[in-house]
Amino acid sequence: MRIAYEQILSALSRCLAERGFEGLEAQLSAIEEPRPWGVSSNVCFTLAPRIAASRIEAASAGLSKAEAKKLAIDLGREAGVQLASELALELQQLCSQGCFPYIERVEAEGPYLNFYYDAAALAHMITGTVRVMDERFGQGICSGMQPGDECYRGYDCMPRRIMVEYAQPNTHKDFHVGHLRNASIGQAIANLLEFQGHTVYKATYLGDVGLHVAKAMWGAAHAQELGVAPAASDAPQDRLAFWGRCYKAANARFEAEGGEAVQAEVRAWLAHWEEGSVEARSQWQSSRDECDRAFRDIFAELLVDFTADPNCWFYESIVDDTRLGQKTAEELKRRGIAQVDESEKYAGSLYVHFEEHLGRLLPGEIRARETALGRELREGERAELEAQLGKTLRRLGKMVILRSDGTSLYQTKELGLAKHKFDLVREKTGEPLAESLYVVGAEQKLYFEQVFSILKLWGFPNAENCRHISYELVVLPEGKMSSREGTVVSYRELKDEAVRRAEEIIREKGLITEEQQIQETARKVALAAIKFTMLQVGGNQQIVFDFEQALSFDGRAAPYLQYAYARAGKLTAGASLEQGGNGIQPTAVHELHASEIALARWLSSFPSVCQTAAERFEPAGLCNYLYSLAAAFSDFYRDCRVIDAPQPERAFRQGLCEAFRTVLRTGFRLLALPLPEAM
RNA sequence: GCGCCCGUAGCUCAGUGGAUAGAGCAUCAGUCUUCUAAACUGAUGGUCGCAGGUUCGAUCCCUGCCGGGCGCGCCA
Repeated sequence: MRIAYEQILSALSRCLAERGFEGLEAQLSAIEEPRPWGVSSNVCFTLAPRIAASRIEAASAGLSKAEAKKLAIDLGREAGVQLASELALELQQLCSQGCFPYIERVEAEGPYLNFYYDAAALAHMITGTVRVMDERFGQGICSGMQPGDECYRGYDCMPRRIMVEYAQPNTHKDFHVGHLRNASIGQAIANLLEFQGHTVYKATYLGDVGLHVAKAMWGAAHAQELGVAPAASDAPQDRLAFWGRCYKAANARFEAEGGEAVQAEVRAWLAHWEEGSVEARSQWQSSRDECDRAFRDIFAELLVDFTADPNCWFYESIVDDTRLGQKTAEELKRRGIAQVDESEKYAGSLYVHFEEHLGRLLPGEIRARETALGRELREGERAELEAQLGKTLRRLGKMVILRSDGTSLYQTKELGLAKHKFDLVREKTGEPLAESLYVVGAEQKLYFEQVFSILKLWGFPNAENCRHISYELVVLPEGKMSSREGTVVSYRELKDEAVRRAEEIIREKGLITEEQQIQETARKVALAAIKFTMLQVGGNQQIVFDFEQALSFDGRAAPYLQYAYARAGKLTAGASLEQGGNGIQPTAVHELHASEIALARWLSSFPSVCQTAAERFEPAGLCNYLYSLAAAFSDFYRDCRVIDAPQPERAFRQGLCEAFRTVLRTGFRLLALPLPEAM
């Protein structure tokens, strides 16, 4: 809420100017509960030492250092308190004249200068605004702006084209809870960026070729002797699970002692595939497509979707077949960025030795720094920057970008695809892609630094706009999950159990009777619950997966929010909201309950929560906010009657409930969580 | 060895350069003839890993240390 901010700030700086403090950048921050609704300035803290300076100097003559310091602190504090009370008095006068919209009183509390809202009026205003804005409430302020327009806040929030790549599962392997975290975070980030007004291309990249596929194919061919259970049915999920079992079993043989024969067969198959053997290709194609279908079903269920035009569903095999990677590697060699390895072991491979290219990167770094500073760098600063860059490049070491046998590595393809993404958007839309984001686990941090650095060396114009959005992994109590060792928690297993438990509770409650609705609701509750578990933890926090905890439907979990939403729905059902006029002007002012004000107060911070979440690429903040919002609703529900309340309370409260539902609905949409109407 | 991330209540996690550090779970005691008890109320529980520094003010920023996770050329 930025109501009255500008008026307050300009009045405040006038008052300060009168006292000889010109050009001060005062700031206002929201006052936190349980204090009343308002904003606060801390200028008196920062100014206090300056005001007291002369007095301190006079008084501290002859005192020891420690004594003088203590005295200075005391005098400073005193001065701060006094300044705050003087300012409060002056500003209160302006406030009484109605200079600050929605501000009711100005008070000093110690050195804090507090501006308190007329809570009732503001609560009416918020409720009405949400009603009018509806699903657009909270949208980025720059959404809808045209290139060239200037954002009045000066933020870098101009709408631009952004590609986000996430949920990159490998075919022929199980989809597990680690993928669930990635897909949940990625989709939420994409939605949040869209809500800020950006054009977002949602991309995924499927690992549908490579050694793991060859292993799975070998496993399927030897399924019987390996004791791999056949697929329970032809359904995509069962087929995917089957391929996962084949992979795991084959891998065990592959890595076992005396596995040379298996290794040879697996590699032979891969070689056939690469040569384009019709048999290998058709085996691969049909199995790949089975996994593909299973993934599409899972994504649909998770409300995860990818851009169809231009098609951002990328296959590793396509990158392979078009030799995008090899072409890139050749190009890098031609430009002298990559060099040929001449060691006996790796003869013929190509690698980039970052440290050797300092001179190539330095001018760009200097330019970037100068742009940021708005001036030229001094000699010393240049040297420092150079030293810094040297250190970074040393840390990056070397990266191999082509195997000695000429086949491509993962990074070879990554380089090719990175460029392709920019080309694709330009070709399709005629507009440049401004940013390319990769939602990938933190274990790949170095890898992406290396890849992006190679892009920079390549002279790729958008290299600095590629960004790794990293998050820590989901691990098991006994350690890292590994499809190879089969130590994963399958997404399907988790989901099935979650749905089963949700259904049980719904049947117990008996509020929903229609069978189809029971199942549909159970699915929505279960999916939201498991996704919320993944989303509410910050990205830099590792998740130690606990099955029971992930399935919790109590407390700080998605069902709590859904439950609040369903309850609120009952209170507004059939209500004629028109009764409250446009809602922005209070129809009649009644004494508001603290819980009503608290709820409106939470509603008011939704826009800034969305903005922060988008800026930080961190959906967890929105999760926490929505939980607090729902908790505020629960308080309101406990304290205030709605349906049987007299007017005008009833109209206002129903409007408040409706506003709560709108914000929660939007929040769920952004987080890609399903939301049942009743439960 | 070097680099990145984490360390906050018994457990899982929020949090912010500012006012008395918060939730959930667990434990204990309560609340359904009153708009859905997947809820609500209360109690218990903290040297914010340790030690310095910057600051009027540090859990937050800086430095060092300790503990845990991850990464560091032919895997993806």
